[in-house]
Amino acid sequence: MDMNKIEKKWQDQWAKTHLNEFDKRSDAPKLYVLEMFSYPSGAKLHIGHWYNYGPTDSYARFKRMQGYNVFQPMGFDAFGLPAENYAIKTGVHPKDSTEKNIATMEGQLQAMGAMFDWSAEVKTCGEDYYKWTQWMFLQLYKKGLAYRKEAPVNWCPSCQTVLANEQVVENRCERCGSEVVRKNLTQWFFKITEYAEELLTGLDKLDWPEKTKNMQRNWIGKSTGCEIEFDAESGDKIKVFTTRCDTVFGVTYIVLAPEHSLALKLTTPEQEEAVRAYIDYASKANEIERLSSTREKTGVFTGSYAVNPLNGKRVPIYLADYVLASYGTGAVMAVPAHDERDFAFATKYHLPIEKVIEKKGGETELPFTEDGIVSGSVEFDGLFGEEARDAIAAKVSKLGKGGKKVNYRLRDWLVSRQRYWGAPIPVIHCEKCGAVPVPEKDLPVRLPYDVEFRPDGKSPLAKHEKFMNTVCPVCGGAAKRDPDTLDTFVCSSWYYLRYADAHNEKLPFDREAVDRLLPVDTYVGGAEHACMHLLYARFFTKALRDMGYLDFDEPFKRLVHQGVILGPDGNRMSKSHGNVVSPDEYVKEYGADAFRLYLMFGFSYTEGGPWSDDGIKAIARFMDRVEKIALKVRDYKLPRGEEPFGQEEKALNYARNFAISRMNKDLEAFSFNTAIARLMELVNAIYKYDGLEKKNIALLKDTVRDLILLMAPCAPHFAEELWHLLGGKYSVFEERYPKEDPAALVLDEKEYAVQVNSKIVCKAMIASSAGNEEIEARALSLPEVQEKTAGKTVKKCIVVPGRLVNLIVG
RNA sequence: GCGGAUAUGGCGGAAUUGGCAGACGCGUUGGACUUAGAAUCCAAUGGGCAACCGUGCAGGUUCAAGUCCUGUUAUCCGCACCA
Repeated sequence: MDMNKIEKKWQDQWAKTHLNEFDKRSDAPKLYVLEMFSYPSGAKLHIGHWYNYGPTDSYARFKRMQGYNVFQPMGFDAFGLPAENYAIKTGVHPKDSTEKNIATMEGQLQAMGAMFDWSAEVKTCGEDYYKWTQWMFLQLYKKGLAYRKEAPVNWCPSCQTVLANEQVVENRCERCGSEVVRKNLTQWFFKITEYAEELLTGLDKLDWPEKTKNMQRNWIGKSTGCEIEFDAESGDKIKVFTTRCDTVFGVTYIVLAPEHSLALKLTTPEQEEAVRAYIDYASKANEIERLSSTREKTGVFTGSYAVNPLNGKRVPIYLADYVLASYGTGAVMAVPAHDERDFAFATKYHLPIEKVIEKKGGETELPFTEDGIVSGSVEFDGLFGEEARDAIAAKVSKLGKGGKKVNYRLRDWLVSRQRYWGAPIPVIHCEKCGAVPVPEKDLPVRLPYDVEFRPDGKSPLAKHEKFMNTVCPVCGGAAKRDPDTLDTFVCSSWYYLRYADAHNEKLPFDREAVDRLLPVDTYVGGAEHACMHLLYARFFTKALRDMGYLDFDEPFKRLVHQGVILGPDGNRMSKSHGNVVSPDEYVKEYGADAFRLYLMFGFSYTEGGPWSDDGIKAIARFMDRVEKIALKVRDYKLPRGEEPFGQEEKALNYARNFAISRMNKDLEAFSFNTAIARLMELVNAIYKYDGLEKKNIALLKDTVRDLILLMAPCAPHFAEELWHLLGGKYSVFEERYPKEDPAALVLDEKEYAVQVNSKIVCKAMIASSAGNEEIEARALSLPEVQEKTAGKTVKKCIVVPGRLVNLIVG
């Protein structure tokens, strides 16, 4: 077969007959199968795309043949930094390069033969899309879920620009090499923390990989503890958060993060110089370096003291950057005896260490950080762990100095980007009225084309006079637009909703259309999105639900991560490694179907692994064998009379039904490699049967027919062609996927492994109907068994029906 | 440091969840067809001459362990001073 020609032929035919589109009139149960959309950075599809989309398409086609009304859309996550960096390097405008890349990729995605519903295509950089991304921002703003605050960012003083974390290499600017500093800038945030608890508990009912759910759990990082207020002698109140309030009598000092709002206020004149120097020092360390636990602890004394509300003790107040401003209250009570970090700090700065917890039944070695028996804490002495924490928290609350409190590690989502190639933030800044949202009727806020995006210190849009200057929608006075754009993760947080109603000009999506298709039944994509995209999308869904636009809680019911195909050398494919394998040459030589089959067969889908093309020829041979036998059997004439149905026919029928049964299970489970293996076994069985002198032609024809149907989801063009050649009605995908006949899977007799004292002695065919005693008797009668059991008595006999019999003798 | 995953022939990978380890395929070897090769087809293929030994390593539970338990090593991934 000339696969390239055949593929084109059927692709055209499928498009012409709208075979790939979701059937809006059908009343078959819907099934929304979604692959994470592509980012059009390179011009071509790489192996990763094929690996993500090919096998998943086979799953979608399989479900379609099972009778589901399948919706499988595709689109492009088209905004983003790479296109902008490419523009800075080459001068090609991001819009131009992106559109060109999209056009190429569309062609390639079509050539793959996946049944993408192109009528629902979405491109996030299109005005008709980002208009609604901006609309989303406005709804979140209205709901109080979008707000502005000052936050630290990575700032390169030489380029005069904010850098993304990925652009900071060893605390230096990736581009110019200058040292990056932390700087506070006013930025827009989404209040994802408002949903922390639901994002956490919602995970339990999702059919997602456990690993991914755990990553999200850790990311959200719920921790239950106690907030306690310490009074500073200046009159200020310092709130600290602790999970170990049972150690509160062991507090020997207080630590504030260097960015804490009280840091300078609490500093005494004698300490001022040292404190300012320290704050400056801490601001230079970037976040990643700060968080390194191997880093030696540093800090400075403020000169002030605070009072422990439980024992009235006066303790010094320090600043240290091992305390994070962004977590809890940005201040901690230090208990060096029972916390490793405090212990290290106290040791270095010669601060007192007071033991207030004793190890149960053993020597207490400091720092002792496990639960233990409280001591030196007056009325709480003798209490243990949780019991002690409950009692002390109750006391704290009685004193009016705090109480139990839950904290999350999750932080609000910073969505402002000082970049060009993204959706402009729909906000106008007015001197009189402040930050004013753009009225919905004025959307979209268009991203201008003629912008100087080369970095020279300001947000690219800030230099565009025409864009920036506008009027305040409230007072009508002169005002400026927000010069920032939205993080591209905002665009991808709702695209799966837009697919359902991709061309709606009045709304982001029609409620009815979304109710019809959502949630996504099966979502397939890389594991690298575990804590970003997948969390943000869940947040959007919940927020939209609470605003009344949706009525489900979770966007993705089932989630599957494909593995990663590495370079032949075992490293991640990258230009710098020089190990990039392009799918194109293989597709050209063997065809899309062969390439897809090989990707399915050669790897465990969720594991991936190093690329090797060792087996691709075998796939071509396999397809060849299928074609040959199919055409050969097609030309057999059906005899008039009755056809034989003996042992050989039973065996073939068993192989056929076994393959059917396993294909159904394996495809459902994304176990593509074993599914293809089952097809190969069936082909082998057909060949074997065909080699017989006398054969049942009708059975053989039926079996070949089933083989083509079974294969159709995995090799769609190839199967469609064979189906056509065998006189089948267009399209093979309108046929039902075969279902096994359970009767054909019941064998008259089964092969048993016969063991004596748990060692295999021989094998024996035993009737399926035999009872345990019969099986035991049969086993004992075997000569190999008699040899081993001669002169011994059988103490026990274990029978595993249909598999094994084990005689214990002694 | 914490958390998770993985470890099976020369290779990619299977194993009805505790029941014949190595399905399927690659590779290799032998054979057939061919002037020859390619392609194709047939056969063999975990190791060992054998008794036997074999699922990273050391123990354990069990009639029976790749699978369960304890410990350990290596690799990969995620988080990383979260009080």
